[in-house]
Amino acid sequence: MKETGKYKPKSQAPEPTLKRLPGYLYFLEQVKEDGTINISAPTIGKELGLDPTQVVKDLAFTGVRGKPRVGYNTYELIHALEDFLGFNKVNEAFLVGAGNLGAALMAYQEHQSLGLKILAAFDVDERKIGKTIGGIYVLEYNKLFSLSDRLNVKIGIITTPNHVAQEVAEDMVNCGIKAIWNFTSAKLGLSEKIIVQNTSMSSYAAVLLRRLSDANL
Amino acid sequence: MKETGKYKPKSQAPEPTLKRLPGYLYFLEQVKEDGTINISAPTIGKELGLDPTQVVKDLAFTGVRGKPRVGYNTYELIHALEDFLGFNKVNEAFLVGAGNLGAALMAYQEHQSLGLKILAAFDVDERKIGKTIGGIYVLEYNKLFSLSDRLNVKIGIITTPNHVAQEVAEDMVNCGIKAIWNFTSAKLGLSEKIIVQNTSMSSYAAVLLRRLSDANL
DNA sequence: TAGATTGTTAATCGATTAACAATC
DNA sequence: TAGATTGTTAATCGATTAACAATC
Repeated sequence: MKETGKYKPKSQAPEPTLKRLPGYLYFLEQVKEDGTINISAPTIGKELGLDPTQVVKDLAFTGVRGKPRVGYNTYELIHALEDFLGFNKVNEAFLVGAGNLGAALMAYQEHQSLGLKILAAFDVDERKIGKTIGGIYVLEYNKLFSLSDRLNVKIGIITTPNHVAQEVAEDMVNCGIKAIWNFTSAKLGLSEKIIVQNTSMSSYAAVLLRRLSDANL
Repeated sequence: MKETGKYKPKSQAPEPTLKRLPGYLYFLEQVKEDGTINISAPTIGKELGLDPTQVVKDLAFTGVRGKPRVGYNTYELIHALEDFLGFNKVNEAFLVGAGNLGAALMAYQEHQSLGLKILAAFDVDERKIGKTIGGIYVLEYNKLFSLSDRLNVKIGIITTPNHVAQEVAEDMVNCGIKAIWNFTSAKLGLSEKIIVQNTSMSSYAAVLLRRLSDANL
């Protein structure tokens, strides 16, 4: 990570921690169903295959304090996690590229409780424009500019072909987007201020396939 | 990572390296288009925002040797990367859960050059069974067992609701699946021998949303 | 040859794990 | 009280980055 130029706040949760937090949340929601009121870090750790100390450290970022001998209050923890992750508020987003993956994300989102709300999708393909997928309209790409004038959307999702990703990203930034969820393989060159979250399926496939090769000696 | 019980082969590429390798591959394919025959680690690094030493180390895992002052042969490197990652051979897979995300992966794959070939998809939903998505048949879930008797498929993809993921994973293992690509939030409890690659959208959303909160001070 | 780049070994950095005192 | 668990500080581990000799 590079110098961002501003003061470092109290403490930002490291990326590995952030990636684990939704796992805790999902597990705790299950646990709550069973009527469990308190749960300890060792118990959580055993179930999720994590070191108990790590669980304690991770959960500390939410601000919730546990009681020795008792553990954490399930309800309080769930609430704090949702709050910390922003899953309980509406996070509005634009999506560009209504192909297979884009369409899936549009349809998928309601099932997820991420608080991500895709307001509209954009595409240049005439056949897609005007359709609605998962209740979300696919608009002509150029409409991105006029719509972002009226709506103050901070999150952009890119599910286009690789070769147009950079251009789309720049357009998004010009439209006031502050964070980009990039599903393409393209490396985006943007201002340091813009938060870019790369999610490339091929990275995961690479790990899986290679590990499989390794296992066969 | 736990003790796996067998000798450690020469050297297994660490996960961060494996995740970066597809990025190199994609970049090199672009570079090849331009007719560039040789490319140096510093050049690659500059383009991809990586330390040149890291590029050298990463590429060393493919077995390709570069020439001082010249760099690496683009064509050779592309080939070695595809080979190392298994992207150039056919990696057969079964998919369970033909919902939104599952359907997307079925339709998506042909665009990707991961060499992943989903032979068939399975679902318990009557409305999905019999359909074909992206040229792949959705079969009755129980057919998984009979089909895996005939086909020697090693890779399973789980895109079901969270609460059935564990059961499906166990069934897959019983069907001879060696590696599971798990898109659910459920933590799978399986034999150490089974390779599990978790890909949870919510982890990425968590990082993105939290970083956005952090940025707003 | 001169100098950029590879390849490798050493130093740094950050995350995970261990140790332990505080506490309910 | 006794003892399990939290919370924090220290040790370990692994990946990234730096240093540098080898080489084309």
